[in-house]
Amino acid sequence: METKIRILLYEDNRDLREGMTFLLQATPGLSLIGAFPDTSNLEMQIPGLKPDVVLMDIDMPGRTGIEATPVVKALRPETQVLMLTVFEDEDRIFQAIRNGASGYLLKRTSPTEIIAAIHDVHQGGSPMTSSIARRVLHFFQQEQPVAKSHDYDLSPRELEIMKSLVKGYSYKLIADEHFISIDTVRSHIRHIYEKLQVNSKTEAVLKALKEKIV
Amino acid sequence: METKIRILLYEDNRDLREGMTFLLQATPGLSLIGAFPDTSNLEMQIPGLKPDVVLMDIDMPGRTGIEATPVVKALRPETQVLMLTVFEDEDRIFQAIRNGASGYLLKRTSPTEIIAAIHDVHQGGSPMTSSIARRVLHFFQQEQPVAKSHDYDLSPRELEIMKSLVKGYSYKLIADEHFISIDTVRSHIRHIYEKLQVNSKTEAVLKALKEKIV
DNA sequence: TTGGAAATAGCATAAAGAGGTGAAAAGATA
DNA sequence: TATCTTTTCACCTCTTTATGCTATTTCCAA
Repeated sequence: METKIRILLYEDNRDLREGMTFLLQATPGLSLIGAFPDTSNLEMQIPGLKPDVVLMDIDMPGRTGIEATPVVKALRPETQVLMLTVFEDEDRIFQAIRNGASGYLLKRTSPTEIIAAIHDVHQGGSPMTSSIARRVLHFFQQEQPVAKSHDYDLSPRELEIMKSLVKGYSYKLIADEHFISIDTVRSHIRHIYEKLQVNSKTEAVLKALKEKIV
Repeated sequence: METKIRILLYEDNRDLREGMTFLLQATPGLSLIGAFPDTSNLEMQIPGLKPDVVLMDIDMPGRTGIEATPVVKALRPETQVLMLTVFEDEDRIFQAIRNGASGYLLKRTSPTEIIAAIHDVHQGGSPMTSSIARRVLHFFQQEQPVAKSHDYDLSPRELEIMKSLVKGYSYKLIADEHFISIDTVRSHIRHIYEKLQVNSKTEAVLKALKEKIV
């Protein structure tokens, strides 16, 4: 172990903050360089204290942990942000992740695991409470079923026309693009509408995009 | 602990398979009900053996673990599939996840952690080696930058109308939805077209979707 | 207080789109 | 061979959109 991991803690609940402070100070290899109840002085503290890892609560007065996270990453990209919170709704999880959090622990995580997680993020891992990980995976698994629902049996030509519609083309443009008469375009589009069960260009385009039949 | 967790192992490397077999048989609370070097008899084994958790190697002769995973989930959705592999390239990770894997461990994971992970998936978690988790998070963090180009200075009301357009509504429907006259709808849409530099509903909707100004 | 944007509305006209009907040619299939 | 599908085209009608011009009210800022 060369140098200690420099840790900053943001947590508004006093008991929790003090408990964590005690835990972190008692652990060899870690160095708690600050513990604050809110993120109002983030802009001073991050460049000044140069933390390796920030433990971030979500629900704090003033700026929430979710809002503070991108600020931390902007001020000091090499700092790893580890969310430590009670929330496990997908909205907040994904917001935190998108905003640059590198890990997401629920507060019910044991002290031993929290310490392990700190080492973990610091070494480039992304510790996550496994119920959080499950939600993240679910997100990926939900992607596909929407696609490939069915392709509505569009004929090859109809698919071509559909692609042009999705480019935002008018009937006239589509006719020119495919060297066919505008009446033929009308005809194809009519059939497309029947198959997709819609009755306007916009609806057809939206359905095509949503169900990825283009 | 009421009943033991029923485990099936697919792993082509004989040493590894036997090592895992030994480990799993020696662990109370777990019951290894089968260990196979390939997935050729998956269709018999899964319904017959009714595993709670399948430990799945990726690189196997015949059907790979990635190809086998959706088959397992189709045969018995309640079975949890835990990938156990040496690969950490994003392609394979995401393929496995999309195919229904509930966890992803690297083979260098310690026996203790593997045992913990098995209990974890069985209880609805998604254990992941934290370097794998990092890659998954990266995926989300890369999403955004495309968005928020500019919002074209649409007024609040225009944004409302825009949203209705993106729902595929006609002028008449939009008018009804917002309790305004159809001429007002026309007027708003005219302004929207000017600001977005388009001249049809479809183009406006496409631009709104692509640039995420809805 | 004057100017400007925002939201509302109306009228008019031309272009584009939607839907009905019909039909011919080519190719696939039963 | 007969039938079906696909692709092509035409004509007609009605509706919806696109666009030009004007105008009133409200509210905010210079």
